[in-house]
This record gives sequence, C-alpha cells and structure tokens, in this order.
Amino acid sequence: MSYTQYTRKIALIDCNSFYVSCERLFNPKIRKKPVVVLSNNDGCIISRSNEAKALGIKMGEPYFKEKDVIIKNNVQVFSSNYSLYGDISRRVMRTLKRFNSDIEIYSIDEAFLDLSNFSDNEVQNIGHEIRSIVLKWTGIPTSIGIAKTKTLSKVANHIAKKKQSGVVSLIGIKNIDSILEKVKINDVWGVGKQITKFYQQNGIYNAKQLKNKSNTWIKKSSNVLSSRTAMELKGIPCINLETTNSKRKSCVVSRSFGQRVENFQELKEAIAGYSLNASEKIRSEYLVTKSITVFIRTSPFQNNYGFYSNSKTIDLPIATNNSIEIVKASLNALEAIFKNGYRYQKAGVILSHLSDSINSKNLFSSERDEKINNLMKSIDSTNYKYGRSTLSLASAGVHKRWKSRRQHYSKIDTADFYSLPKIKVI
DNA sequence: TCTGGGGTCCTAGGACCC
DNA sequence: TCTGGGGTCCTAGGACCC
Repeated sequence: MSYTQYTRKIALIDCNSFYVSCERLFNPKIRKKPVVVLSNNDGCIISRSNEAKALGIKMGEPYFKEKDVIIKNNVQVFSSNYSLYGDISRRVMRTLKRFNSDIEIYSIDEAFLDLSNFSDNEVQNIGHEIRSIVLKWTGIPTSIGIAKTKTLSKVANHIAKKKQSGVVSLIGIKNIDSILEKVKINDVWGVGKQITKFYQQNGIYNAKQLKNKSNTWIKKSSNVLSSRTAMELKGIPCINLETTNSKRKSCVVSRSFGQRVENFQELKEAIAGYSLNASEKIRSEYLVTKSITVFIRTSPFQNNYGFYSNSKTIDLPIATNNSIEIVKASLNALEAIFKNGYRYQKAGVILSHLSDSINSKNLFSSERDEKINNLMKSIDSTNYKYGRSTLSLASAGVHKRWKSRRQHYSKIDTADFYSLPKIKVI
C-alpha cells in the first residue's frame, strides 16, 4: 500500500443555485429561464439561476432595486419556501451519506465529505459519481471540490462552479500556486470584507500571496482564524471535519414586518408569536433556555423617521422550554424597551445558554412541571399534525397585519398531500 | 413604498479575587 | 505622600459563514 492511500481528502459538495433548483424541480417550465428566489418578506434576492446571473442581477440585492431588470427580462420570481428547501436538503444529504457517513452538513446546501479512503487516482472519478447520483436521485445539480484541507476544497469548489464537468480535484497536483494565483483574496473562505481591506492594504490580492505570507506576521497583525486559513491554503489541516452533530447554543426567531408597526399591542403579538416558535423549536431538540433576549428596531435605511434600536435580556432562575414562561419573560423584556412614536421594522427573540433538557430536572421540579410538559407535548403534536399555530396563546394575536410579505410563494409543500404537484390523467 | 434570517467563534476589556 | 500584579471568568460586540 502506498502512502498516498492515506492522504487526507476532503470533498465539498455544494448545490448549484439551491433554492432556484428546488423551485425548478416541481416546475419544469422554468428550467432554462432566468429565475430568482427572494428572502423573507420578499426583501432581497438570495438565489439566482445562471440565466439571472448573466443579466447582472446581484446576490443579496434588494428586490425593488432589480425590479426593472426583472420585469424587462421576464425573470421568474419566487418567495422563499423553507419547508420545501429543508426537505430537499435532507434528501441530498441522505444520498451523500451513502458514500461515507463521515459527513459534515455545513449548511442547507453544502456538505464536507471525507474521501480519504479512496486513493489519489480514484478520487476524481468518485467526485463525478457522487455528482451524477445526487442529480439522478434528487434532481439537484451540484459542484464538487476535492482537496487536502477544507479551505482548499472550498477553492476547488469555487473553480468547479465555473466548469461544465462540475468536479475539480486538487489532489496529486504538486504545485497549486498557479491555481491559487487566480483566486481573489475576498473569495477565500474565512476572508470577509474587513480582512480583505486589510490584506489589500498590505499588498495581498490573491490566495497565493496569502499562502506565502509568514505565519507570524498574520497572527500578529490579525488573529488565529486568519492564520488557520493561511495554513490550510498551504495544505496543512487546521479545521477539522465536524461529523458529530453537536447541539446548538442559541435559537433566534426574528422577522421584518410586512408593514411598519407602531402599535404596542401589535408588537406584543409579534413577540409572543416569535417566542412560541422559538420555544417549539428548542423543545423539538430537547433543549432548555436560561436566557431570553428581545430586540426591536426601526429601519436602518430610512432615517427621516428617526432610528431606534434596543434589546433587553432576561436571565431565568431556572432553565425552561415552557412556552408560557418564555412568552411572559419576552413580553416583560419588550415592555422595558418599547418606545412610543417609532415605526418599527423588525423584531426578534433570541434564546441563549441552551442546554440539554434531559438533565434539567432540579430541586424545584414538581408534579406541576410534569403537567406543563405534557401540555407542551400535546400542543407540539397537534401543531405538527394540523399545521403550526393551530394551537397558540391568545397573546400571539389573530389579525397579524404585520405579517411578512410573501407575494410570489410557489405553495409547494412536499410534506402536504394537498399541495403535491397535480398530474392530469386522460 | 419596498433593504432577510440564523448561526458560530474570537477577543478585548471589565469584574472580581488573592 | 506613597495605592501592585497576576490570574480567571464572563460578556458584548465584531467578524465571519451560508
């Protein structure tokens, strides 16, 4: 057996224009057309088909700014449908797991896969195989980058996106400097806006230049994260594959309002609703929270009405996942920060200091707690069966004038029988 | 008129202790 | 009159990611 058999090989599998691809699955008519998917509240463009990219529509751009181009070119527009994307994502990840269970699900449309078991010569072909199986089984096109470190597999993936074949491996290439030279510094994973600016001031414009910079200089003038990035570009692994699904540490539910909210009562309803959603989320993951933060703010883009942003955190004496307690604490927090006379644009609830609910029994646990737990369980299962907010608290309100906009919703729900695509049998 | 949502990690600096 | 130094822990805010 040769040594190369054991070199570390990490593949990064990234779904192409993921949300757009999901919408296309159930709507063949838009396959070759320019398509975009909007963020919550139909605010920004967060996924674009290649045809839409070719029109110059930018990632993250506000929808209203691109509206002219969109109408002129008959671009298909969709509001985001996260239950659909989540479902398709799970299918993709399940497919990937068949190649190796050592997988890190990095985001809804990305996963790192350990391919160290394959030889240097095999690995490129394995990449092609993964790509074609995922496409065949889920209908989702992917790009795959393979290299010795996660950061380099990101680089490989970046290049693969522009290639017809969709697969790029840097394994077995002796000197990758000529490749890294073509990768702009801000396209390197872990190098954001701020560090890009700093690097450019110091004459570093591409990945090769960063790779060849002395580690002591980077550590001294930036931080350990930057030095890890540079080491990884050299091919020295510093970022491990996180294959165990560790529990989350915080849980956020926040929304922009469909229309500005000035009324305290309406704000209370929104906060109560977000608190309920957050409580349900942590219960489903067997977690309890010890700290509840509520924030509200006006639009940062419209200063003519005056800007106000504030938050308040309440620490609980005993960790909980009880909706009633969480809503109560949130409303107290809101009361402390609400100011009359502002047009609020966004509000949210953050549960933090989360821990396992299994170990959360304490001196003060009682029979009453048991009853409340059972009540929460039956609320959750009812809402799971009949749709969220079938059972709610009165404080969450019923009118919800402030609800997010969702004008271009495709209404596809792969978990709902009645929204399955219809086929006419003649 | 209209500008998303949900995470993680690191670090500087304050609080506190001896 | 003269008011240390070193260690730990915690938190808010910043930077990054998708």
